[in-house]
Amino acid sequence: MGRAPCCEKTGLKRGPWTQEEDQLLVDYIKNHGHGSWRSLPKLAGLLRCGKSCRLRWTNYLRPDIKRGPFSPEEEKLVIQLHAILGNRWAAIAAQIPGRTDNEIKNLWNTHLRKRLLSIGIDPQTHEPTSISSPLMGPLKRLPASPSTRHMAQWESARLEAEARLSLESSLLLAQSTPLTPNKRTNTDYFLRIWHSEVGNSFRNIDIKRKKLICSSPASQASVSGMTVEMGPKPEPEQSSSNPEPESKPNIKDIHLYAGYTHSSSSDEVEDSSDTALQLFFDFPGQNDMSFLEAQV
DNA sequence: AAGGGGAGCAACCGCAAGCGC
DNA sequence: GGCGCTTGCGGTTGCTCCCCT
Repeated sequence: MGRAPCCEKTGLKRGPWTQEEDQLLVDYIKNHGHGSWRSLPKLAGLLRCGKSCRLRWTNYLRPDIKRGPFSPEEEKLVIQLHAILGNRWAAIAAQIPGRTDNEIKNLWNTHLRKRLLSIGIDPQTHEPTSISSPLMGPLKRLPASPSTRHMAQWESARLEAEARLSLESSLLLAQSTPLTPNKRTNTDYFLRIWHSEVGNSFRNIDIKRKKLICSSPASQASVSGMTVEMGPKPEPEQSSSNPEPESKPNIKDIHLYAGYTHSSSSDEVEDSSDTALQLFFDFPGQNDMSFLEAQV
């Protein structure tokens, strides 16, 4: 048995919406709100599936939608967010006011993906296509712009941490071995940063993943099996006298965790977790995709 | 001028999570 | 806990327009 259709298919109109249908939908939602999408078409006098109505409203008729071409800044933002969030269009759209997930998905598939490919960047990994790269590896070698490196490193570190947590939590469950706080690993350290307001800026929409990490026993306990050289830092152990669950992360620590140090001090970003977003969006002022081309 | 092909975009489809019963 | 309904999401399709030959 297949799935039951979301609505009665027979007698329902499909295809492009007419102005009259749009007007009916807008008028109804303005007066009553959308309520249950399933019952909306009947109440609004539309011969459409509720799903179709919802899609039409969210992607086209909603008053807060900004229509028209994407600005270069928006395109950059989409690329940056895609590097962090992947193909999670709704999450990306949530960071770009007035743009819908469908719009961003179309932009990506029709413009940005091709543009990245044309300059030799894998649109999925956001790394140069010519270089095969385990986590972090190529980032140390490439003369990328600092901000691009931040993004890639941040995401790579997060993915690595999650992968490790997945493995380690299962090991922990198997061994039930207590761990001492001073055996904190960089995975653990990264996760604390990730759980701080810095990471929060990027994952506030990522509820599911957040739950996975935060609820994992391994995210609370330290894990062993990985020795790290974190440079002069990390000494961020929670002292019992400190009521704050997590101290503010030092941006430099993120760099250190990510496994590289800047050759030029001018690259270094000043400590400010408030400007975490800026960290990711501090692209140089060049037009178009030159900031990416610099990676290749 | 006509038609073939590609690009862009709106809409559809199917899956999965959330939620209430 | 199981089940069914609703909603949200991402992938895909198909239509329309435009450009090139």
